[in-house]
Amino acid sequence: MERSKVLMALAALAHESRLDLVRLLVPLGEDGLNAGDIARALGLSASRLSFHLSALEQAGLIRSRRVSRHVIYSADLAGIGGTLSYLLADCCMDHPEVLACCGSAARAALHSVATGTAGTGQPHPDGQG
Amino acid sequence: MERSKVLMALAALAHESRLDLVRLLVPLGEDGLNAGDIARALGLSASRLSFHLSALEQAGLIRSRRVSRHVIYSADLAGIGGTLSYLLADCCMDHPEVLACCGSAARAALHSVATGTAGTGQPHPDGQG
DNA sequence: TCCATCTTTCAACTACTCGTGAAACGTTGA
DNA sequence: TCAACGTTTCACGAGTAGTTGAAAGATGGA
Repeated sequence: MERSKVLMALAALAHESRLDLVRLLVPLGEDGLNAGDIARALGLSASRLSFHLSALEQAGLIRSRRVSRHVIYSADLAGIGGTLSYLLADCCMDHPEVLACCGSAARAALHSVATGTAGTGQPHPDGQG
Repeated sequence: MERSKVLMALAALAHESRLDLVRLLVPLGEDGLNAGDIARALGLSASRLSFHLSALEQAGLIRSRRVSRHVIYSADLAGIGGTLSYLLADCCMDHPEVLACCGSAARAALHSVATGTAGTGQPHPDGQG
């Protein structure tokens, strides 16, 4: 992933409402949520939400599609994962002490890799079992 | 890790010079580097560097210690790891598709956990155990 | 076509961040 | 004490992000 893209993603994530937004959308997967429902869920005005959604979409962290009069937003899991991967691998050179802090996440990752559950769209089966 | 701390860390990382700084310091571990050498390495003015270092230290991503007339800066691996862990676990709920993007990093993490190579310096104080 | 609904864009303002250069501070050695 | 060095702080100006409310654009149903 490009460095400039990562910087955009970090800047986009460095805002309370936008972090909430990602947190809201990730578990919903491809289904996503329309702008109006997101605004209600997060207590944001329509214009402010649109501003934040635009920032996240430009940063490659979410995607949008039009369905009837609604615009559905969903998390771009590859974009989010790519950003984190850059930080872990390219920036921290997979430093063991940094990775150790992500231990449970790492275990879940390996599980998903091993069982091929990644990309099925379903939430993590046993998380940090 | 606190949410506000994560937001500070993300804002701190969302700047080219500061991302370079972390990238420079992580491989050096506890040894770190003094401010003057960092300034030369990154081509920054002393005042600019001091500003950026302060932002990173406030965000809990680096640490400083005075040695004679030098100030040595080193990466706070637990702080960096904690930030990434928050994003992976609390924000993305360990979503398998996100974790899959960090596959190699995850493998390395598991390896370090399994072999106990993590904590080359000292065990991370506030990481998740 | 008209109206209601959903979403985005715009203008204006405030507040913050960034970068520069000068000055101040703390430490070391003579 | 003094001078030299390493680092931080300050004041200033420029640029950018964030918020708000109103208006505009897009869509669907009557």
